Amino acid sequence: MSDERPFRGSGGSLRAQIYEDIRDRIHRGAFGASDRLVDVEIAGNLGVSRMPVREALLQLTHEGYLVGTTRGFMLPTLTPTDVANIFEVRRCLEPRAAAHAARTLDAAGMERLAEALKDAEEAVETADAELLFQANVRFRRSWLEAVDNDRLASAIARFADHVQVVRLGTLTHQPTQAIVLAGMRKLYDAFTSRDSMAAFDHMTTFIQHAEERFVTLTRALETASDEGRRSQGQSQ
Amino acid sequence: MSDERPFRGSGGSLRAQIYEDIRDRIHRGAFGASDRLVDVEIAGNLGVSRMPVREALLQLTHEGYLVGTTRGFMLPTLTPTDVANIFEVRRCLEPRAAAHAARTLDAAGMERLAEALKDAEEAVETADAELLFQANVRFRRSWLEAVDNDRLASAIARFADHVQVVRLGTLTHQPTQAIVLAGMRKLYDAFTSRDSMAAFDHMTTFIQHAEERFVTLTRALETASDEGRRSQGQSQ
DNA sequence: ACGGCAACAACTGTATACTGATTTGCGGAG
DNA sequence: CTCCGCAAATCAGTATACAGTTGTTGCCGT
Repeated sequence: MSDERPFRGSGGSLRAQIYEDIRDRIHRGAFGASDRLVDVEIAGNLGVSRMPVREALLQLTHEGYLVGTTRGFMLPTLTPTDVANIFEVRRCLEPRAAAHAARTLDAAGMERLAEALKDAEEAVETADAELLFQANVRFRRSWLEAVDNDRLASAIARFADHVQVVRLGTLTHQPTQAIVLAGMRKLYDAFTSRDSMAAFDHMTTFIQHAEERFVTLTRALETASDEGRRSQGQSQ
Repeated sequence: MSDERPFRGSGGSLRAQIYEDIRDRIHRGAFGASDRLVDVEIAGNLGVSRMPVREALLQLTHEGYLVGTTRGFMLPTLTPTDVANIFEVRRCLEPRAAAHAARTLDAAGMERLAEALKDAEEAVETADAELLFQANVRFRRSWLEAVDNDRLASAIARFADHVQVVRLGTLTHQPTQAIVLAGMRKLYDAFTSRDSMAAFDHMTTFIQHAEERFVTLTRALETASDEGRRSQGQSQ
């Protein structure tokens, strides 16, 4: 509060620190769909001027994490088409990247994968959606770090993040949890046995399943809320 | 010079106009590898303040068109690894996008493709590398516009742009020109006959050839310049 | 009560000013 | 002649100030 220093981050520039801070908060679901992110407000909270905050928000907007309006920045509302588009790109990229990772993963990376998988197993046992969500993120991050094609890796990270925002919702359903865990296990086996082709194939089905679950659950959610909205006419 | 108006662009914000302006200039090869883009200087030329220019430069940097240094922004020097990485991503994305386009291209799009192809044929006849370059860009832009997956299309455009900067150099070689033209013809046939699978396959080979030509010619260029650099030790 | 209009407020966008870091270039010592 | 170090310029980063635009609120007329 009365912190003299403007920010506690450790990175290089304020812009970079603020960018990561806001992006992480978006990941954690700290913002609702109706929240407006206003640079001057965030700047006040952080004790800095508008400029670094504004630049961070602009970057997030260009990367698709936010949408800019004439009145603040907001979370994008992903239409089913948007989600389908994102998954199409992921289907193109991630299998090949996984094949890379199967060849280049080192012992440390394998260890992190194992930990993430263990957490995922525990999460499914205790039906802890939040933990499974985190484990899933760490699992992907772990093998993605081993991909030696930086551009491929960062593109994947970006597109995965976009749908990750809504992913948490699908992981609360028990059958989905089992499917995700099974997919992670198969991927893990492919990675540890350095089987590029298996990694490619299992990643393909993993993403297919992720999309299927999303579509199914979203459709269910939509029809449910449609009834409640029936009397209000057009949705916003 | 004594223009009252700060800028002649037509887009929304100054930032967006300047962004496009600089990006186009990068495409046209207006900047050399040793040129430094300095915000205050560009701002002076355009009659605006640093801020919109700075934001445009930052965006270009985040998108990989530039690299930021402590002393101005510069063009990235693509290593062979960089180029290989970019082409790997393109190999993943463009065939599928081409398959899309084969189904969604309308008459107007077909017309633009035909024009671009005609220019390319003329360019090869007259050995006009610049014209072939332009035709190639327009050809891709035309079918890319028909891809209904915006994220896929913009990702492709971005990665294609990155290597396009060095592409011009490869198109001066006659055999490469013939290969490119042949690839465009096959793609055009696939598009006009709405054959998604053929579009997919021909795009795959088209990109493979593009990468091959690049690697070959770059290697030739490198060994040539290596001899001249022999006495200087490490390259910069 | 409801619809339109006007004044207001809340933002983004742009401009200007300042600061700190880093490179560059010059000068002196070895 | 070379190498070290210091001074000065340059430029990114950040802060503050101003302008322009749009959504919002409240009032007035119907």
